[in-house]
Amino acid sequence: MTVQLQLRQPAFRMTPQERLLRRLRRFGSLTAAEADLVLNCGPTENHRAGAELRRDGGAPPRPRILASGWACYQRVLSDGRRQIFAFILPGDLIGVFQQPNAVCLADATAVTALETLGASALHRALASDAGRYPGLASALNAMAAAEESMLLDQIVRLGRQTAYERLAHLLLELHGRLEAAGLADGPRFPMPLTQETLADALGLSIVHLNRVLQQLRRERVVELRGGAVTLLDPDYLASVSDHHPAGLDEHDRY
Amino acid sequence: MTVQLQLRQPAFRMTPQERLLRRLRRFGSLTAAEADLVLNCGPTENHRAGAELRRDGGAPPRPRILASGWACYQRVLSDGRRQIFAFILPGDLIGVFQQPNAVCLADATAVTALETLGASALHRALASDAGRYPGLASALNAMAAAEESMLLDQIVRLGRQTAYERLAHLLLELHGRLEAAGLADGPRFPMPLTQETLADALGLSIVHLNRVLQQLRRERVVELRGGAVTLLDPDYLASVSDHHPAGLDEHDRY
DNA sequence: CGAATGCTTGACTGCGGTCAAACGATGTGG
DNA sequence: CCACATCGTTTGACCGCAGTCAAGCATTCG
Repeated sequence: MTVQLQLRQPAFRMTPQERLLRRLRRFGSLTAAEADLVLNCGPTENHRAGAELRRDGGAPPRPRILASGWACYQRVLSDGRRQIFAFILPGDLIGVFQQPNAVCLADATAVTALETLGASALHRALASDAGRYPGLASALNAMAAAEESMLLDQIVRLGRQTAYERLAHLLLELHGRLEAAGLADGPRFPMPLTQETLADALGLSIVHLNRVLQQLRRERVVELRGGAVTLLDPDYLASVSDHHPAGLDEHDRY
Repeated sequence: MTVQLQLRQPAFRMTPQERLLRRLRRFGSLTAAEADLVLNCGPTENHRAGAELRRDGGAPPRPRILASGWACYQRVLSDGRRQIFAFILPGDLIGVFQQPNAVCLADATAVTALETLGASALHRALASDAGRYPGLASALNAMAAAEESMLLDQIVRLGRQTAYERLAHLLLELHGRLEAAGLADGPRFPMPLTQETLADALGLSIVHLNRVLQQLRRERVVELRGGAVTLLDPDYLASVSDHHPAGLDEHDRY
């Protein structure tokens, strides 16, 4: 159990920069100079829940790292229907992969209160200085590819999966991402999203989302209480939702 | 009418390279050297309908331009359900924005018989030689952003729109893209997709897709006959489907 | 001319949306 | 400290959009 503490506790004590570094290193090794670039990101900025970090159609904000809290990308139809594309979790990057003169393709909105760090150095490492920091550029590109893959997962969920499958699949995705960031406690992870937010991500009504969640609870497959989810039967969830281990650690396969 | 001929006919006689050049110039001006890079793309490769251009999880193929015919990106679930993410139209690029050492995130499949051209020069212009060809690199990046925006449109369609809205929205998207490539004849454009393929793109069953299509026909809003679509009331289609002019020509707005 | 492929329609079912109400937790002002 | 408002969750009743099953029709092609 001492071993477990040693393995686990450091993850909870990491600074946001260390968290990002941990994630990047899963995609390839970094030199000391590259790691320094990551560790020196800043300064911190605070946003309250509901704050708009960037607006669909607007100019891109300064590149940032999400240090704590959750956010999401979304668009809102003219009649008020909302679709969430993806959740942004601690250690995720905002606007780092974007051209500075481009236009934002979606809103980015704080789901909870959150902190961000400036990440202009990473943006430069990817754009102008890609030659100087090849390991970092490649790790960042792999991270972008993983994000893209999750967008495709989202399309499959919405287009071809039932409500039950969608929820199972999303919970597995969130668990996998939080685990990679050192924010999961075994099968348990924080869940700050309201059912309305989950419904808007999964293309469901609040009422139906709630019913599907009740079913997962009745079947003792998922527990959701006190702002935390526990995956009681991850294998079952993966098989019903056709979940694949995610592009988070593709390099492991080679 | 002579004027009309002069305006329109050239588009139908363009080589694939000229078609791509036309599209890229909508995103920013190119130097003569950059245009040459585009015009010298090749050689041609032929594929029959149904051919797999690349496989989900496999190594990325050589960068290519689609010269003629239609293709699509898709994933297939283990039980056979298929979800199409996007259609690839003439002038679109395949694998140009991808890291060479990455893994494909989806299958690319030929929907019709098609021709492709080698586009390694474009890939280099974006990766290693971005400094030498800034105009081209920026136009290519804008094209990638437009593709990304269409992926987000797809998510909104699947998550928050009815079958009727989805079909209307997709038809407008296809029309806009083909028009930008010089492949539309006013409100009319070729439609080589079967209803099954459309259904797999829109997350619907074949039967329901057919019913929604019948409705659009009865209402005299869309005509679909002989492998061609005519948008009889584009404004109505745009308003019911909440369609926005697309990221195809964002630079016009500034 | 038969077989395959794609389109169309009918009948029925069911997943998921809508409307409505009640409940619990949290917060706030009198 | 309680009255009350707000927000999120839960449940019931009902409905309708879209899926399934099945059959028939139209084209194309070998």
